[in-house]
Amino acid sequence: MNQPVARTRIQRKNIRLISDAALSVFSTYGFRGATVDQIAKEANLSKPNLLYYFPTKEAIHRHLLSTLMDTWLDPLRDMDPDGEPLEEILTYLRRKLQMSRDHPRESRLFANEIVQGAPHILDLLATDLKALVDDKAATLTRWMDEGRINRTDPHHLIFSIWSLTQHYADFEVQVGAVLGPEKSDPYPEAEAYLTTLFTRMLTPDA
Amino acid sequence: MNQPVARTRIQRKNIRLISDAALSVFSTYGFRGATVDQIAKEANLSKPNLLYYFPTKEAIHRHLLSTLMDTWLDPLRDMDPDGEPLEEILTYLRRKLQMSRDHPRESRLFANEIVQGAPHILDLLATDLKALVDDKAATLTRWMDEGRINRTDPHHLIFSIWSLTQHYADFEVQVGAVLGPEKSDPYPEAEAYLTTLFTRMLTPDA
DNA sequence: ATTACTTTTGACCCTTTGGTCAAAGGCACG
DNA sequence: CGTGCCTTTGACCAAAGGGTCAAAAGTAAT
Repeated sequence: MNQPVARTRIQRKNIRLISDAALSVFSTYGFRGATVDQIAKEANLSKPNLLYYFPTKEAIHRHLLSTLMDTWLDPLRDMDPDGEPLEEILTYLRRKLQMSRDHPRESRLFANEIVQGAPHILDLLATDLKALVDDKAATLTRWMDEGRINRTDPHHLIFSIWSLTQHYADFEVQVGAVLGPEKSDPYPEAEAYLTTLFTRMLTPDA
Repeated sequence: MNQPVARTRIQRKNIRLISDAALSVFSTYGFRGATVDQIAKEANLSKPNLLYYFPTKEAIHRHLLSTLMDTWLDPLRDMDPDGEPLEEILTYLRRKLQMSRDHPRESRLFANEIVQGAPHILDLLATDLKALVDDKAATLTRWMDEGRINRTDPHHLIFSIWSLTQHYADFEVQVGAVLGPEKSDPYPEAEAYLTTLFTRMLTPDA
């Protein structure tokens, strides 16, 4: 049961429950700040019962991170080298923003992990993530060479998409506090703003 | 000693030591993930000795947050309503980026606090911070009305400056991992990239 | 050198935490 | 319905955590 390959119906159900509870707790308190009791309570299981499915607190955390990593990077992977450059970039931007809106806990899970030095996934960042980013940066560079988008640093372009979109999930309470209680959903304006931003920056000077 | 008003030389020295150690520890592990023992060790003090200066773990955290909050907002406060718009914005951007470079732990302290729901400063965000941002947003709006910068959402413009600059401190390890070990200091490129970005977005169409 | 005060410490306490274990309680299938 | 496996639990443990306290060790000013 070290790597929970769900066999039975009950296992599937409980692993789903635990994952969801753990996502809430880890994303709110970080790895060290989260407690197994808290996750168990959130999942409506006793602690020993939870530990029957995952041997340690670390195993739950690892399970979450590795499960989510792929999903998280799908939008970037899907950026098509043969597509229309600005459209591809804006699609990536919008999908990423959508993920912040629909999966803020996942975003905060990663944010916690990385702010705290990424102790559990540093190797993945330096290998898989770097490879993917370098690949996409090459595509961006080619688009710039072809004059189809304005020239800028491709890596920092990608960083900027990450930071701008994830901000709305990771700093949700701050955005909410600053905009005030009357503005409950900032995403429509955010999408308009970011679309304008990248369009103005990237559209080649006529 | 509840609010450490340093009287003696020794107090000043130790409160400085403790603050610095606590900044390191809290910014790396968040409030709940940090331990008093760890802070004490980092400060080269015994735990009881540390607790002689601050009565509780929370008091240390509170002390840090309130001390740093002002410093953190100074660059925005300094944005001059009577200055040249683009120049004022770019200056703000650069000062904010400089703070990420020079004070990454402070940035991560806030990042941890806010990602985790800002339990200790939510009221400040909704009052002081909101007031400041609303004020500066009004200035930005006026500049747009006067046609001196392109029209966009002023609040989201400010959010974008925050997210883009803080990203380099808060996600430092990710930036480092993606850029690889040969690119040790990303800040020069970051500044160039962000300057281009905001210049292209905000310079009024001729 | 004495006195009055500040600073430091070792020992200690109670609670929380991650994790174990043996036994009890379900569930499914022949 | 009985057998064998899966699931759940209460009791328990050792370590770590936040915090206390009384006594020892400075410090400074007379």
